Amino acid sequence: MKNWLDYIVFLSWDMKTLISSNAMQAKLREHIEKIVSLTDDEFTFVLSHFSFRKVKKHQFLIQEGDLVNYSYYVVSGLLKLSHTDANDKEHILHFAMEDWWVSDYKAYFSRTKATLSLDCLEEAGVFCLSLADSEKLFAGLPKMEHFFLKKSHFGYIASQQRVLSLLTTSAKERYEQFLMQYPSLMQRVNKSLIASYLGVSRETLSRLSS
Amino acid sequence: MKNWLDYIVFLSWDMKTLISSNAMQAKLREHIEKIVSLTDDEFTFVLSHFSFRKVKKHQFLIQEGDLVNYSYYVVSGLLKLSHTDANDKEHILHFAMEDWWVSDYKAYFSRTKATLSLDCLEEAGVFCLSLADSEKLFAGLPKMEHFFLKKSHFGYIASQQRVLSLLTTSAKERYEQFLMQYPSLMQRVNKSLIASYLGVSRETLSRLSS
DNA sequence: TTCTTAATGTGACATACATCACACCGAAAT
DNA sequence: ATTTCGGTGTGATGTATGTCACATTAAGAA
Repeated sequence: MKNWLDYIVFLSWDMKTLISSNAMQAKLREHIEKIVSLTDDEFTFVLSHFSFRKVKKHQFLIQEGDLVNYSYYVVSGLLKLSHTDANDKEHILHFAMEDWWVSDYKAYFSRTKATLSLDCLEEAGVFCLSLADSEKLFAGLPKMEHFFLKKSHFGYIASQQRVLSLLTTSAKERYEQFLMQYPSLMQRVNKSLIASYLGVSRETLSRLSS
Repeated sequence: MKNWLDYIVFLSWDMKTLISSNAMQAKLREHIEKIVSLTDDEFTFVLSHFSFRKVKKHQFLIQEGDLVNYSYYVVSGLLKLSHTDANDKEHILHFAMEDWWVSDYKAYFSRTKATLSLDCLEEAGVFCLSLADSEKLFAGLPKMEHFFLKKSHFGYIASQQRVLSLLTTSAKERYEQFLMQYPSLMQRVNKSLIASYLGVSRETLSRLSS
């Protein structure tokens, strides 16, 4: 017996987007309501400030040097936020999966050019929020500012933990931490990328895991 | 011709605290007004949620294992936020000087035990804000939530930059970056601490600077 | 299928950095 | 003045990790 969702494959692209977009909206709402509760009207208002977008593998949402127009909420799929240094080596700040907010926030808030790039590892669905729309959103519904304050706190704390981990632990320990923290990612992304995230060469990572 | 401030030395401790505390309040207000403007009444309201405190060298504001009751705004002096690992090695997350907000935010927001410690390197003046008072403050004056949202964004961005710097650069480059970013700290704090901040041994740091 | 390219493992060697040991100096304590 | 001790520099040596090279396999493209 087949799941009815399988049949969506046969529908037109627009139809697919419409249907899946409803499921996506439910996810966004659920995500927000973990922190602030919303009436239906309020959620409709919130939603009107976002646009939804599908991203294909290898597509860039942000490229270094561009202006950064959006902050992204990832509903599904997988992206990576990274920086490429002068020697063309890529360093990964973090992966972004379901339920993550991601952008080059430095460039986003200061309306300057990106120093990071954000691209897609697995076909993804994201909600996009521009800085101007976020301001309108806060003006019309102040509790959303509270929501983002909490989110920002978590982000800050997570980033600080990462600093600490880079300061205190060896490559091997970081690798083990990573396994614990993101077991699924070991399968989903290639080892070179994980090495770039951990701050070691891919050869070293290979030796660590064997 | 002497500055009138010199004479404060002869006043009683209480009197000194009172007078300096007025100057401190002005600093706090100026700091906040860089982001949101306040009427006199509003500032009085804000201030009523803070307590002011002097901290002496070697005094701890947070010790690992304790509950974290406050977030601190540093008016003057110098503190360090650090973590001591299993091998008794200290790692410095950051120094905190004039105009910085600092705490073990993970423990503060989740009301759990501190994994970081915050102690004083140079006699300091700090404003203390408890989590409960911050909530009251936001309830009474929502624009303060906006203020802290901006602050949190900056903190997050700065922390991300630090991650990037640890991922991309060598000890020598980090040392040079540090010189650029905090020239005054090279004089103010001993080299071992700077080494702990940069994530290298004090011997290596010594060799880098010669 | 066959060809081409990407991902991964592994050896040999180079190097940045840690660790241990000790010397020197200047500031505080006695 | 003498002693003690924290801060700093520096040599000798060890080690984790990077780099380069090449082989193997898996995955896409034609």
